[in-house]
Amino acid sequence: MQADLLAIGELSERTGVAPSALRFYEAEGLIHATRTDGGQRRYTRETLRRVSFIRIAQQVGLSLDEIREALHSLPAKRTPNKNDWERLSTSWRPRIDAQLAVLERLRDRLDGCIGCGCLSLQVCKLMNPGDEAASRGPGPRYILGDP
Amino acid sequence: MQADLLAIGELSERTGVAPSALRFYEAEGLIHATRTDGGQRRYTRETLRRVSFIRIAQQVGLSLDEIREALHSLPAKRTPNKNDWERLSTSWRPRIDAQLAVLERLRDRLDGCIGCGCLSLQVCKLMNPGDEAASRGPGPRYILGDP
DNA sequence: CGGGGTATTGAAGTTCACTGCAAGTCGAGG
DNA sequence: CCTCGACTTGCAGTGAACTTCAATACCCCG
Repeated sequence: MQADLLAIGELSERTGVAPSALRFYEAEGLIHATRTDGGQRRYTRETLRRVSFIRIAQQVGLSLDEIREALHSLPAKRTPNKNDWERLSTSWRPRIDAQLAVLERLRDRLDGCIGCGCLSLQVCKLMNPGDEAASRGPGPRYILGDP
Repeated sequence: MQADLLAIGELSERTGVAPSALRFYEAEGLIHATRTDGGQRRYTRETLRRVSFIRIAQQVGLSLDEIREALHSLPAKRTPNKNDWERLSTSWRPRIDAQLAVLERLRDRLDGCIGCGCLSLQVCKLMNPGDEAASRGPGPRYILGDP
């Protein structure tokens, strides 16, 4: 195994993604491979970046559908460059910020709630929305993201 | 529909959880219902709190298995009080903090990465661990939580 | 007491992101 | 050339958390 093409096992080891997952990604149109005469997959080095991108995007909370769409927006006929990747990852920023905001609110509300004991009190606005906040709609909405 | 017992539709509306999910929770041992003579479920008001607890715990990232275990640790023969619920929700705190830490690291690393353009460079430690950080193991591990 | 909105059941289906398997083929080092 | 580990395929299965379905039964209001 030399030069610039990777077999599936090699790509798997270097990305930490199982071969079965790589085949699955290909079937889903997320990555692409050329074939040897014998029919084995060979990946370009660029695929390392694509696969890492996929894993990180998953961390950010994107579904494979969304990731496929994002990858689809990359230029098809040249190797994606710095700006191409930057555009995609920049678009994650609001998403990460939003996730952080939700978690912080959850943490803060929970702290307050623990302090006041309202997790157990019937009047608690956090836990008992049906009694106190039913007009805003159902669910424990104070904690689940309502301002 | 009066007094202190809720039909499944009412519990559903007040918690924002579908009746099918409530039946599922019961089958999974997360909540409990008494029955009318005709066989319909009737829930006590306390169930509102249990269901809200379940939804919030899910937000925190617990599986239903873990939630069942937590609920199981509540006193069986009296209505859970402030301390009971407080104990459970306090145990979430480290979990939330850990999630926040992961997200913050992801955001900061991504910012740095966008600045230096490494999302597209072969030498990038974030995206190209196989070339630069293979000794630490596979995967885009700098971003995925390794210190 | 009648009507219709609400509830019952169990089993099967759904989505997501893979994983596992069997039976056979490839390809690089010796 | 031989060998043996790596690779191929399609399809079925996994697990989490529900949802859907169909046929039937209930129960509150007027």
